[in-house]
Amino acid sequence: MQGEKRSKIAGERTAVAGRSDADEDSRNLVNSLAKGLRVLESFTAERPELTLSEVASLAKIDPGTAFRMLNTLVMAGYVARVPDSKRFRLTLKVTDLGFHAIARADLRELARPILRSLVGEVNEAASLGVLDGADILYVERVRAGLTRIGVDIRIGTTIPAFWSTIGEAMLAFLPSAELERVLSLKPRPGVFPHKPMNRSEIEASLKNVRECGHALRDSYFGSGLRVLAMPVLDVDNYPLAAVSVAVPQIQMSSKEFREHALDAVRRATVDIARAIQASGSVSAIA
Amino acid sequence: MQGEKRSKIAGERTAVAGRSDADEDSRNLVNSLAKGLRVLESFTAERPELTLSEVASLAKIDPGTAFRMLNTLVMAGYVARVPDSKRFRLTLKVTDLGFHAIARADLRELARPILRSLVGEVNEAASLGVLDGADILYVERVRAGLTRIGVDIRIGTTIPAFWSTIGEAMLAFLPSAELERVLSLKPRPGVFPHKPMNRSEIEASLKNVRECGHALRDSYFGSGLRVLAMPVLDVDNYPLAAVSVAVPQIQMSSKEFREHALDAVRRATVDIARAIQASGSVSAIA
DNA sequence: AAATAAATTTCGCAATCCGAAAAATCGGAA
DNA sequence: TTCCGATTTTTCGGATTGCGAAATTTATTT
Repeated sequence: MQGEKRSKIAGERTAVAGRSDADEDSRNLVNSLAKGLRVLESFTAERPELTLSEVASLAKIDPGTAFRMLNTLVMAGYVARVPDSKRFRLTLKVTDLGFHAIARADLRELARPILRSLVGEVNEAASLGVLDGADILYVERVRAGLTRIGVDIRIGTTIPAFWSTIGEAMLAFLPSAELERVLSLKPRPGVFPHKPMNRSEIEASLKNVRECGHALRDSYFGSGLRVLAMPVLDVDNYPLAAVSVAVPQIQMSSKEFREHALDAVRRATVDIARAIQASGSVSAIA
Repeated sequence: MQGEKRSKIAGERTAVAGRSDADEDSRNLVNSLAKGLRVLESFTAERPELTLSEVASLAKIDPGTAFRMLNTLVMAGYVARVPDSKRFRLTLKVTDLGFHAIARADLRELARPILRSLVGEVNEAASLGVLDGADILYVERVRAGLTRIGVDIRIGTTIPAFWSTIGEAMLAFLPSAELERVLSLKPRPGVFPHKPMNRSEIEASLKNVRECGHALRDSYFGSGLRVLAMPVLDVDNYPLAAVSVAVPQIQMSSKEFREHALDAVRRATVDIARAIQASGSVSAIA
């Protein structure tokens, strides 16, 4: 079909409107590179070693092609033949590529593009916070614009954990022993609008968050913002950090907000979890 | 030999005998995949963002080709365009490949909860490493929290075995023939703080570790950490892996550290050894 | 030993990829 | 602003090279 189009000379490209899009996309791509990447992707943690025919069927390519692809990857050092078997496996050279993706970047840099993807049309701001003693430390924050928002949180600010929506999201997923320890710590001094809640209020609130998987409420700081926060969980469901987004209370109801933001925030937390796992620890504030 | 056969059947492509080797190599390779990999490799820690023309010159390919390669990588999700600029950068998806390359997901999973039990009030971090050639590969690592700790080791990192405390713990329990073989191998390149020790120093150090049953020393990496490591031995006393824990040097002396951590670490190594035996998965990487 | 399955190689066709060069776009400098 | 230079993006023809089917070799099983 592409052959036809080509022979028709360059005039009629958009004759068939429906097709021109797909063709246009594929025009500037390299198919064999895409196939080679599919070969790499067919190796997983569960299936770290594969035979030629397994690769062929997983990557949906002809065995002959798979053979050539694997040979190329072996040449390049990304794949090795397992001795005394017909199987292949990824080498550690592949991990070098990954490190280049994240090297030198601290948690803030890794999180910033992800947070940026959360603010836009509706969301005013997105933040990333971590637990530091009894407080939440704001590690990164991205705002939609410089306009609006009176009271704002700066990077480096600390707020007692259970006055922060981010804090709620994290505390709710802490193992109970850890939670006890954190609640027994004394928050840093500062001027805050509310008096501390009593223990049973905290329990009830955290239970609710744990069940929903997120915390959602109006800001305690009189900024007129509605805030939704979700924890960044590691593979064992331990909270490493939490992400929040905010919209003006007048702009949408809690229900609308949740419907609108929840999936995007969840995706962001997964991305950040991956970034943290991949990069190991990085000092929160450089 | 294959060249002969070929020329009998298929005409004169191999007329010039000298060339047949080169032809033979390239016959089963896919050139555009190799070029695409060079594109990925042109991103490094020092140059995490590149323009099209930089990629083209670094990967030694035509700008037009580089454009198509980058488009393909963007499609596949391994590269992203940096907003508001003409630059490209690797995405975190690249790190996924790396994790698939790290051997035995099950080993990590069974070790993680055990490592987690080692970190807490005093210990900053606990790690599990295996021998990979002449290097130690960090397979899993659990930290106390995201704050604190400057320099840290990522999962997937490799360090020449005798610069790593985990390495000392493993080498000390290797059969002497194996030890010879490992010491004769060349570690992966990298920037490391110390020059290699000479042979007699290594001997003395390993002898000491063998007698104590553990390795204990200050990190060579200037992180201000004190590290204690013990091997995970199978039923034949062959070292399958090693566990380490770390505390800040200022927090306690070596003596206190040993008294505090030794039993817990020993229990952890025994647990991991048992778990490995139970799950049947034994072999490290060749 | 035979049969079956998998891996590797062959081979011809043409689709695809390449490179050069044109076109479009961006970024400064004047 | 307008112009110029550099970079990115698209075009295009041609031949390279990658593709798939089938043949051959190798291994695995019955």
